[in-house]
Amino acid sequence: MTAPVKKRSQDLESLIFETALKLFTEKGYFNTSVHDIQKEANVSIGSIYHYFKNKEAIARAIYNDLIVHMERAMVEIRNTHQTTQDRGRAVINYLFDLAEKAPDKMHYLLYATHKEFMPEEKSICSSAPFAIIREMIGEGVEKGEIRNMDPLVASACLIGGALRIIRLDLDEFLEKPISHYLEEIWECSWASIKK
Amino acid sequence: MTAPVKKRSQDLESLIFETALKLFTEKGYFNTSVHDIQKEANVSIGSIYHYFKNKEAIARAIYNDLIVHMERAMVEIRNTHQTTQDRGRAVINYLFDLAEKAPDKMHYLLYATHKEFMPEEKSICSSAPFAIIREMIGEGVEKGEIRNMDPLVASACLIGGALRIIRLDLDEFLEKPISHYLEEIWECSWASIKK
DNA sequence: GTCTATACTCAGATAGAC
DNA sequence: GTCTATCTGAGTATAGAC
Repeated sequence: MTAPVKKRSQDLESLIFETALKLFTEKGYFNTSVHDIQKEANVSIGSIYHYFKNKEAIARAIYNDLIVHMERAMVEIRNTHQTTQDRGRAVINYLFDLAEKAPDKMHYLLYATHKEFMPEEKSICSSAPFAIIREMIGEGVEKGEIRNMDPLVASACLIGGALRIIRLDLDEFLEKPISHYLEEIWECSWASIKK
Repeated sequence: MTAPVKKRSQDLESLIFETALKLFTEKGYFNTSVHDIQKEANVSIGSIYHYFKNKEAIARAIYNDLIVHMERAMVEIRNTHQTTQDRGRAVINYLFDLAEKAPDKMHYLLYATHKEFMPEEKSICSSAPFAIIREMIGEGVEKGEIRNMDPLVASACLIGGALRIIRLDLDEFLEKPISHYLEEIWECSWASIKK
């Protein structure tokens, strides 16, 4: 729970963290044993259990780290952009950037069926970063920048297309790098909700 | 592999199939043991292994059944509707209907990380029903009914918002029944790609 | 075809030396 | 803090009676 949002350097905890993220993404949480992490990271089982209570705690640390980073990014977007159009564009940019620079994390965000291995965790839809997106959209409706509609629907439409393309990218279904699709996706996303 | 697309009545095979679908959806594939299926369905473990080679084969049967049904529906849509607008609307209708009438199947479609338990299966994005959607969109571009754009992007935008709302529904995040959001979603989806 | 009993493997977790 | 060795339970799958 004291997640390593801090530094991510040479220490064992970070090594375990990164290795687990890699393996969870490649093979899935349930197909990755603690022994797999141990072998891949060249550490002992004892070390893993020294830093993390159990396997689920590793998954939780990764999840929390991701959510915290996303939340910060969303707050930053809200602070540095004024119009809903600029903010929406920045959100799509962020998602594409994450998909390109840290596909592991994006995979974990999109694919991980978190409830299956973190039973008591709330649905990711209700997490802070997604709530902030809905808030920004809600403001946009009030200010008349986007059509008068349920912010829930509007945010689903704003990010739905992008997340779908990102999924195709993670599935290696796209011929070109993900950034190639950014402009077209953004045009569609914005067209779907603009006034 | 001779999946029970046929009847789904009293026979044990169908009972096992339906029970597995229910449990895989509720708890996830990896959290569901064959013993769980056995207990829930009130059949013996021997019967399960009589009808299915192993646990993965059950998952595969469910997957194939779903894909076959979806493919039929998409073919039907292509045959009975002419314009891309009508077809697109019918696709969204179908997805919402499935989410409402058979949430288990929709959950399996959206959430199941199939590669994790069916390693050699191709990504669902390349499956027949989704290919048909892309074909219909491609026709729409040619006929000038939707903007000139990559059909891949256009289909992502067409269904992206809907799938996102459906996900919120499955996560029990929506206040109203899913059908309440159909019109708004459709307006957004079509607005995102129409000429 | 349906059942029970059981074999076998392996993952998660712990104990305790250094 | 890091390690090795080991325990324990669960889960998949099989054997073989009926």
